Amino acid sequence: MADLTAPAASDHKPASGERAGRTSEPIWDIIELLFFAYRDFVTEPDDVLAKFGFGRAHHRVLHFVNRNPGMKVAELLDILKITKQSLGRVLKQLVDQGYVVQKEGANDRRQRLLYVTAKGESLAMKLAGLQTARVAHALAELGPNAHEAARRFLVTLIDPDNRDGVLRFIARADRARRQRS
Amino acid sequence: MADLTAPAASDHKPASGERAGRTSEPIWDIIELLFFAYRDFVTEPDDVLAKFGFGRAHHRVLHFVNRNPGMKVAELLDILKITKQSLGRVLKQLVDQGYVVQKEGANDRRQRLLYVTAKGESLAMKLAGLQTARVAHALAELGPNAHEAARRFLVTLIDPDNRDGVLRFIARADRARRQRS
DNA sequence: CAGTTAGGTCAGCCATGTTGACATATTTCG
DNA sequence: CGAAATATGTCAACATGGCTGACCTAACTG
Repeated sequence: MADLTAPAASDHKPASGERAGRTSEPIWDIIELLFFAYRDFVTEPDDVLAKFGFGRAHHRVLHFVNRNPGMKVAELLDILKITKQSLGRVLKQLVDQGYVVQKEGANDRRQRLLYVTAKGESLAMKLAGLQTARVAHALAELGPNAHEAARRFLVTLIDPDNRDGVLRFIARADRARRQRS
Repeated sequence: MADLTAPAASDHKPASGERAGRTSEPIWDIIELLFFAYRDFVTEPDDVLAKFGFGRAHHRVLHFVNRNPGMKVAELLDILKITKQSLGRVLKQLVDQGYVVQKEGANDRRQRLLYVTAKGESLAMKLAGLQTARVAHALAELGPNAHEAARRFLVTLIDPDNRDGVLRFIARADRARRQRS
């Protein structure tokens, strides 16, 4: 690790005076570390999911429904940024196999609000546990403000357009979960 | 942002006394922000690649070959963690269309060392520029030590087994690039 | 009542991952 | 030297999870 941090930190040409990042040297390390980190971040869940006959797409649906019980299909589509046909395929499997249920909306009966079953929650929490263990291990290795630093970094990486929506989603899910527990 | 950071920071139960992260509350925010950040991190490149008739798989190959000219096919497979059949498909297209060339190894004539052409470097740098602009913008919004903090966070997310190899790769590529420029 | 909205579905296509088997050239080693 | 290991390529078949386009029902809204 020491091998890398020293040269890369000293190596970095100051960004000042470079317009729009157009001519500047690429920030290779972060670009590549994002690839490697994300790659390793999803492999453990993938392995577990494979035993259930599920894939990464199922994981995403299950995760967000578990986090936001009663969410609308349209909200989920907006988060995942996929078509309803793609969602429909995996959602149908999750429903058929008893991981997710859909309930008619109370106000708007066109809506099919999404909820995880006990079985679904169990799997969602198992997968979240794997990823949490990895993140917790990383944050523990770093300083006490690492969580805050990581969050801020990741947030600013998100498209400014989506940013507020993402933060609202997370805040809302946190609130709801706090009330239930 | 303030809406999120305050509750999430105060909300976090201390990890002490929880064995193996098994029973602890998942670290929802980082898990989800990684998803959203990565999702947005790849969309711009994806859009550019689509105009060339390429996909994300081509991007990865082009990126790593550009970063490490003369790398062996086996090294690339190890980085991407895909099968040689999967690699072969996209690599063939990149070679056929003049973005990558393969040269016989000087020492070991079985090797087909990989190099980008001028055309390939141009596209690779264009894509790296997009991602760099995003990262640079994020780091500029945060403090001066944000780059270091982000790097350390991402590194510790990587599997400990791969970690050294990844860091060696990045350091080697940095050295090589420094010599060329 | 007409139009919009929420959601579902069928059919087909594409990109990119997989396994398994096999081929060829080259290097390495007993 | 010759056998085995290595680096790479390739064929065939399959799975996952994106996509487009077309079309449907039920329910809400003005």
